Amino acid sequence: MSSHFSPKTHLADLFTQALAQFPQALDIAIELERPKQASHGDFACNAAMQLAKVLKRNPREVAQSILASLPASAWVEKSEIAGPGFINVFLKPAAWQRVATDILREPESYGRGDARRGGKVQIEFVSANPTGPLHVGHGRGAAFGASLANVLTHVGQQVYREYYVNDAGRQMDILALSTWLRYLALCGEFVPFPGNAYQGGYVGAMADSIYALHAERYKRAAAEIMAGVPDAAADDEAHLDALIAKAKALLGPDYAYIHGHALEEQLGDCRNDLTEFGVTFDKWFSERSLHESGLIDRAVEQLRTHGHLYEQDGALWFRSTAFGDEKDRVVRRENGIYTYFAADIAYHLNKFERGFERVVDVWGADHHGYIPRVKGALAAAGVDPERLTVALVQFAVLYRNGQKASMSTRAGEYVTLRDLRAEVGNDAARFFYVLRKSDQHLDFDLDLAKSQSTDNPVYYIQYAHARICSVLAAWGGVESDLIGANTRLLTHAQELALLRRLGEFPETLANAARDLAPHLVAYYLKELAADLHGLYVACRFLEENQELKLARLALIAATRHVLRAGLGMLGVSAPAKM
RNA sequence: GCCCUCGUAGCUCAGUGGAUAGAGCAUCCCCCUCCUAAGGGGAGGGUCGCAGGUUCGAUUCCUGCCGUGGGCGCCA
Repeated sequence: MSSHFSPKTHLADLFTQALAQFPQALDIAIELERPKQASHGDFACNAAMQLAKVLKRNPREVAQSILASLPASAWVEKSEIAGPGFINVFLKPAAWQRVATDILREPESYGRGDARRGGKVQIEFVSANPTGPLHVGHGRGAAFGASLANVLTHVGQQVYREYYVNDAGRQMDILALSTWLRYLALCGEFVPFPGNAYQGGYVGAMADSIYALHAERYKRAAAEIMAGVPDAAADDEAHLDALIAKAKALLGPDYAYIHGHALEEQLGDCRNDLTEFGVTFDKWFSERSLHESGLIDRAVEQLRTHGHLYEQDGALWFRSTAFGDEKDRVVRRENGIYTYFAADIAYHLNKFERGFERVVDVWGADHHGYIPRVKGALAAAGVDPERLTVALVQFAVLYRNGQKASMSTRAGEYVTLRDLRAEVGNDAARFFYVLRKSDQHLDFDLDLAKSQSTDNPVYYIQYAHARICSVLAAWGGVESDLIGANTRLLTHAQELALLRRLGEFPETLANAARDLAPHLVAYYLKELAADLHGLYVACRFLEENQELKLARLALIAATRHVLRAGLGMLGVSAPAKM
């Protein structure tokens, strides 16, 4: 629970009292919004217009009744009826002026909200196959998920970050095979490398390390491997699967070593990459563990006892159409092996069994068709599907010199997250990734991200922070001495604008948390920085007048806290000097 | 074909069931004897894709159409 004064919460209380005379008001969405125009006051309430509908009365008349019973407040200058029936409230400057010292008194918890719904929430993101380096698409999911998790944490929710490791499927087998084939070449055994195997240089690097460690221990004859394998030209997927089967058969228990080595290498690389990017997880959840622990068997049994499964063509199907899906889905193949979907059902049921009240999955937008079946499975198992929210993240397209720097997934020649971080830096990458709504296609301008100019929003915001640091350093005092500053002296238009902006921070965070929209924080920070720069030009801080000086320093010190908090949530540094 | 997403200023994008729809860039004009000009002020620029519907009020919600991107595996 935050002890900070909130003008909006205060007004909401007043209106709740005034609306007690209308029982109908309970069913109506009463909004207190910040009008676009200053002449419409600090807050506008639409209650009268909403009530007029159900009461079948004139909205301005209803507004009159509400206004008459609105309790008096020391913070309200005046309230008036305007337009079709808005109640516009004008606050006294004191309501905003106190915000600055209020923040300084308890900076860490500013924006915390009342956390009344601070339940346990799990957020699963990235979850890329550990079959190669992360690319720029994964980077967006990482930046989005990490920022969102930070926002949710800041508003008081108990957030648990998780990465689902797809260590059980065919893709991992393909990686293991690819590594082995490269290794065999080092041993002088040449099996034609399939075009649909993993082509990236990192595969060869893993083969090198295995050869360095174990020499020819895993060598098998090429002729033996190729024997009976169908021609790639006829069916390249069948060809690949046959090679995987051969690898497993010929290597026996040694296959697990190759597979495990590849997994460890790639997962480790991925973890390092993300850690450097400021993205960390509480748990890396293994898909294979679901198979081994029997959780999949249990989940499937659960669906079966509820009568949602049937057998057809030798496979086991989930009747997902009963829950709004387009078609039914296979959970266990004809060959007896569970599908990826079966594991995902078990995983999602497990999430809720672990006590998370709410689960957020961050997926690439190309997986949107997958949502109905997962929600369907939850519903079939008796879990309210509303407790799962899937946030879709669209692809990012890089632009350099105004040209698309397109990433081709073919031949492993895609732009990696590491490349991007090396080129523009972590700060710019983190910020640009969340500068768009997540479900919006992102044009990532590499030149702008790199430019150290006013055009670059990252530098613009960081510069505001550095400017404040510079002024406070020149002053040389201790911040805690500013808590007692007389903020009533902050009457300049730029000062009030900045104060109001600081007052918006809790609402911005609440909205960002509600809508799973960290980009709102990025936009807020741009506006906050603009207000700071505006004030910087308009007023001197290191004033002759001691009282005014302290008041202004209190204002910018408070601003510094909010800038730091916001940038911190987005994973962007707040340098003291630039 | 079916499903999802998006369509807002020249460009890149915010925004909202409300009052005169915003920002940055680009274009034009202006501001440093002063705490960082990596800054600030001003001007021009719009049929919120099109057409219906719901509503006191729609750019926002619903339907259709057009356009963008994506998805429609016993892959993961």
